[in-house]
Amino acid sequence: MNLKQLSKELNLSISTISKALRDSAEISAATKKKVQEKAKELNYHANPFASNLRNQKSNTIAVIIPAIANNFFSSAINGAESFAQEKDYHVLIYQTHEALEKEISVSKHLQNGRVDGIMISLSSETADTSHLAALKNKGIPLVFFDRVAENIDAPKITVDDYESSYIGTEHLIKNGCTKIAFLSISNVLSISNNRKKGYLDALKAYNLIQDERFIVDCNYDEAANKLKIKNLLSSTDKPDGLFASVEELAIATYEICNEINLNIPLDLKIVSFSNLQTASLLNPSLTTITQPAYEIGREAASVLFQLIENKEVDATSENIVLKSKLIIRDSSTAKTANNIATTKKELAQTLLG
Amino acid sequence: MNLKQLSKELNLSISTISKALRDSAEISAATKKKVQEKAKELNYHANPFASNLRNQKSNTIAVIIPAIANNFFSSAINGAESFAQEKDYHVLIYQTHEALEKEISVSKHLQNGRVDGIMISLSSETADTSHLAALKNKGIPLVFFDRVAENIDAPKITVDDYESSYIGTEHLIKNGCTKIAFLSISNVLSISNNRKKGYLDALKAYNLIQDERFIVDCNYDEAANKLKIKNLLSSTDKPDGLFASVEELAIATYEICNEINLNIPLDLKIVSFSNLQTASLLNPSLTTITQPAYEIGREAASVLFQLIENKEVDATSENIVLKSKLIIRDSSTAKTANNIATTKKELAQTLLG
DNA sequence: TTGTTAAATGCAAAGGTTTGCGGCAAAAAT
DNA sequence: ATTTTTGCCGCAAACCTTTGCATTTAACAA
Repeated sequence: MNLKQLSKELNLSISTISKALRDSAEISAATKKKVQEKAKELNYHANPFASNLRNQKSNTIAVIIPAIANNFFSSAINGAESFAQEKDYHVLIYQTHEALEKEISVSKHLQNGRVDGIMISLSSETADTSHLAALKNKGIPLVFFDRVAENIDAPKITVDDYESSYIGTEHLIKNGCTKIAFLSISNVLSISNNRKKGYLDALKAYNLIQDERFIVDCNYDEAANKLKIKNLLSSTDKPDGLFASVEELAIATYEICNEINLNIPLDLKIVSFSNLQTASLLNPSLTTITQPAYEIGREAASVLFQLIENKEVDATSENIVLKSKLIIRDSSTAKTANNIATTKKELAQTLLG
Repeated sequence: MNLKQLSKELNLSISTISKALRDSAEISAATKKKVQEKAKELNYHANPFASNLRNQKSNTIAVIIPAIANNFFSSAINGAESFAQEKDYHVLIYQTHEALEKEISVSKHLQNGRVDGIMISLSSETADTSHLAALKNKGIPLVFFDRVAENIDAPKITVDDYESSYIGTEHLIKNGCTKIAFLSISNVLSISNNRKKGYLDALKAYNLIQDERFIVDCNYDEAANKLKIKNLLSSTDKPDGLFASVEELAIATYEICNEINLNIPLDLKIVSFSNLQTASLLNPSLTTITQPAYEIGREAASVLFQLIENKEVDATSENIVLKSKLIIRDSSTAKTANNIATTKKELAQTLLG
């Protein structure tokens, strides 16, 4: 069913039909009604590719992320998709699986106008961003979120990584940690470096020595990460606090502590960036720095639409920094041994009835 | 940069260029090389809409799911997207947020050929599936996964819901439960009913009476669900076992047990369908029926591509039933009070040093 | 009635790609 | 030397929609 067939049905020209359907002022109310009714009756829907071709517009955005099976990113997509659906836009998803190569390949695929705009969160390998600069140079609206390319002039939606890392580290220090490890995801990502800087500055502010051994550069290889963490936690001079810059690393740490019988928080206190819904149900409950993932996605989409519609964005939207929240739970709390023992005894008593 | 401009650059006709780029046998090796090099040099990429229009093919599939911020669905998308990327396909994502209305609206949006095929997992409200039958009648390849429409003749990728529910319930019974509650997500979804049937049949097999009060119909309204669960668990004749048909309901139950001081597994044993990465780290660790979510997504995509490419699918792919796994953890294990108390005491002792 | 204006509709080009077929020249066959 | 074949390339239509502009029709004024 296309315009030509409709035009035959109605004995009107194709252009009249098209204009009627698009509610043009050139068409009389009567024929508009007639046309629209017939279109509905025959279940006519404009061919999107013909429209896109003619209008040079796709009503589609792309979201490029490292991985979708991740609470932060899936929530961000949720936000973006919800916003897009309200605007009658379509959302294409691409995963890079933390590989620069994939990111480049996807970028190339999107150079041809398939989408009206792109939201991206960088892979942890992405140091060189020329493939993204190329997109921007082609005039394709581009918005970064969470993991941003600092050297590209495009709107960036982030959270207060430095501040919250500082506060998270400070929290560990105030709870008695003196040897705090930092698990990093990437040494090229600005976000990772900001988090590291917050951590380092907190150490400095409290006159704690920073041990290079305590900074562990992790990556996408889960097994390798676990090995590194295990080595650290098994060493003689091991840390008494740990700051995980992403949730996956905190989970790995929990598993390792179970394995090698370290008690959290007694032997090791943990704070982690995380969007786990179950953080409070973990054993022990996990102290998290939680990012407003849904809002980040929504905001990024919103700014992207501004860019698409106006071809520019007001200064206040250029760099939006949302606040993340430190949610203090048991994994970082300075209970004394006595406290805990008492609690446990009480519990045991309760259980014995 | 388009074919016309390229043709000017090379002094060749548009059609020659096009054929050269598509490696047609009509074109000599020499000109092919010349054209392809120039195309790369000038960074030419075919306009996808023009190609789609001409070819009546979009190289795009749609994935329609209830919610993306959910471990099962995000893993399934991961599988589908990974497969699609290998095949050079694009993936559009649509969320229904468990609302039939949204599902219908999305279906309508996809009637016009925007995608070559659709993978869908039904919203929990979807009893009437005529909007999906309409898609199928339009000849759009359609594959169901997980939450399927039984009355539509299309490939379905599912897991052994009935069997695993039976086994999960049996496991609770064998661990001493006699009053087992069932938390359902929907009373229209076949998947939910299969799970319920497995539960009921297990009860019957072990001669347990089934109390209607113990079957709780939940939906997308988290607060309402929690209230229902809380009421059940606070009642005088409350259950001693609970089978959650989705992860969210198990989490809600954990939270409620914390609130009203019920001990899991002592007061209440829990088994849940779930794809939580952190199930083993919960307090207590959660016994789960875990579905191969990634594989389901990948398999669904794979069958969808068969359908797209061949317009039909071999009989063995029509209904693929994957196996889920019961992973027994502490939330359902029949520790005696003494056991637990001893353990706790020992722990207390350890902690006291 | 004729001329003027406004309202309604249709014509045709453009957007970029793909492909069947016709054309043309060079090579091969007669 | 003529015909046939083969190899390369270009023409033009088709995919379907949108829109500026021309055309037609109706209405109204003169």
